[in-house]
Amino acid sequence: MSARAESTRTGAKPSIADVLREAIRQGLLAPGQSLIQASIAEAMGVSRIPVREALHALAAEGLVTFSDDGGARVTELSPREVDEVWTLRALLESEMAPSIVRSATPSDLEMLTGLVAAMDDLDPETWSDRNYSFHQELHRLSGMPYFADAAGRVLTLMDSYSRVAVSVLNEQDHAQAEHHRMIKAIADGDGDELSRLLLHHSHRARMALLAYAESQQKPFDRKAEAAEAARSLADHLSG
Amino acid sequence: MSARAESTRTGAKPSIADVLREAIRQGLLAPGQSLIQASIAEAMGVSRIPVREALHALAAEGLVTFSDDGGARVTELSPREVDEVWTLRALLESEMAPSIVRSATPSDLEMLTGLVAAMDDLDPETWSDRNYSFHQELHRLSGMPYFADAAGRVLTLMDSYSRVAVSVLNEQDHAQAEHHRMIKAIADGDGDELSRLLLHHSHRARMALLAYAESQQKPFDRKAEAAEAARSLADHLSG
DNA sequence: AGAGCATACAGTGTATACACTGGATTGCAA
DNA sequence: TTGCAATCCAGTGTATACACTGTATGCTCT
Repeated sequence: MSARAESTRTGAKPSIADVLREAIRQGLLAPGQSLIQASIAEAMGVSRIPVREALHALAAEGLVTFSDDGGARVTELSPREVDEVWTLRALLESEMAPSIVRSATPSDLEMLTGLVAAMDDLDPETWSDRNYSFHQELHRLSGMPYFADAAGRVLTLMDSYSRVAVSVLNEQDHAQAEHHRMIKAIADGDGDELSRLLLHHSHRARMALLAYAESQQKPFDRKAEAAEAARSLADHLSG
Repeated sequence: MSARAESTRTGAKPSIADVLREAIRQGLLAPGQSLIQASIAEAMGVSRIPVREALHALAAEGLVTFSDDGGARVTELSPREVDEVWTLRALLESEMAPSIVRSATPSDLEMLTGLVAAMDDLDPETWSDRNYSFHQELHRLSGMPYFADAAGRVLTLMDSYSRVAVSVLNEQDHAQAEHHRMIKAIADGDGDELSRLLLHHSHRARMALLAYAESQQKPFDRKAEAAEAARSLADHLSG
């Protein structure tokens, strides 16, 4: 609702919040990265005021976090948080499933089929983008704007993390197979099946990602930064 | 998450967004009411800039809607939307239930018991406030911040509507009885029971409110305004 | 050389000022 | 009166300017 309302408000041209949201979602602005108002303002050719407003909006969406000292950073999710967000998304989507099946028209089905077909053999980056769009379309089709908004929010929130599962781990093919099954469930009018699929859609990827995150303990945990700093400090002192 | 982060950011003093959010939640700022930046700024003794930021944040939370002409209004929910939001809240809360039961300490239980006991015979307004706090505490206890945030968001969103169910309809006693049962479920460590209770907690009230909204068609539908204006016009002309 | 202090700087928060827009209002003409 | 147009005004969007805060840098003193 809100994010969408915001984006459509000014008509065609994407708002500053939209640009930032997109950059964060795609991981162009990495989790933890600090967002300097003046820099963003300059980069976008506006003053700091609209940038501030965008940052506040994104903070309300959870994409941006204001540190205690006032500085804004891209929100960083711990593995535990990634897990929770992932679970939340699965829950919301599976709950929307019956409504999606009910309200999908033949032309909707065709559109979805086309979307998924066009994803079959893509590089991970592009595939991730399309995957995002596909799920957004599903949300929209449900006709439940508040569910869709909540789901879209968490979808955006975890997208940059999700890309790890796609790129590093090998989840793309598996997910794609499930997408095809989803299309079939919609075509069959089987809401329960779609619900099941959506509920379990991300389970494998989530588990794999969790394991990966804990082994890497890198882009997820800010404690890792502290640990690294401590190690570097130790090196420096003893060296 | 975000809303809370925002509020705790500056430490003790409540931010402008907090004040507005609270006013909207309590219905002091009624749905549909237009929010003039300059007026709010003057009332709060600040300039328009921080007010703008607050409005944008609230818009991202869904509490405020920017009209096409740029003006901000308190978000108005159609009966259908109220229904959806109510359903969403029930879903989220019931999903959090096992986690709540698992992580509730004896002192938590005591706190909740006290909260509910203190609600037993209150005027509708105060009861509604306490009810809000009670559910917020439940969310917090779950230890699932993103679920809690989503649930808190919808709880805030519908609170002013919920008050209708409490004041006009007679839902207070019924809800209160269920609150007691919830406490018992937590004390018994029965997550499934709490889940069931939370899922059905709002069902009765929701149905009653829906029926009421459709009969009244007043604070929910902006068409009612047009109807009223038309009536008044007719009176004026014939009078 | 190391610790402590002062100064400079980076970055944020906010107020003031100005340009723009869309709607209301008023004045004029038919 | 009615229709129209020019004007006014309320309200928003944004830029510039200034004050405040924490941090880093460098200087001095021991």
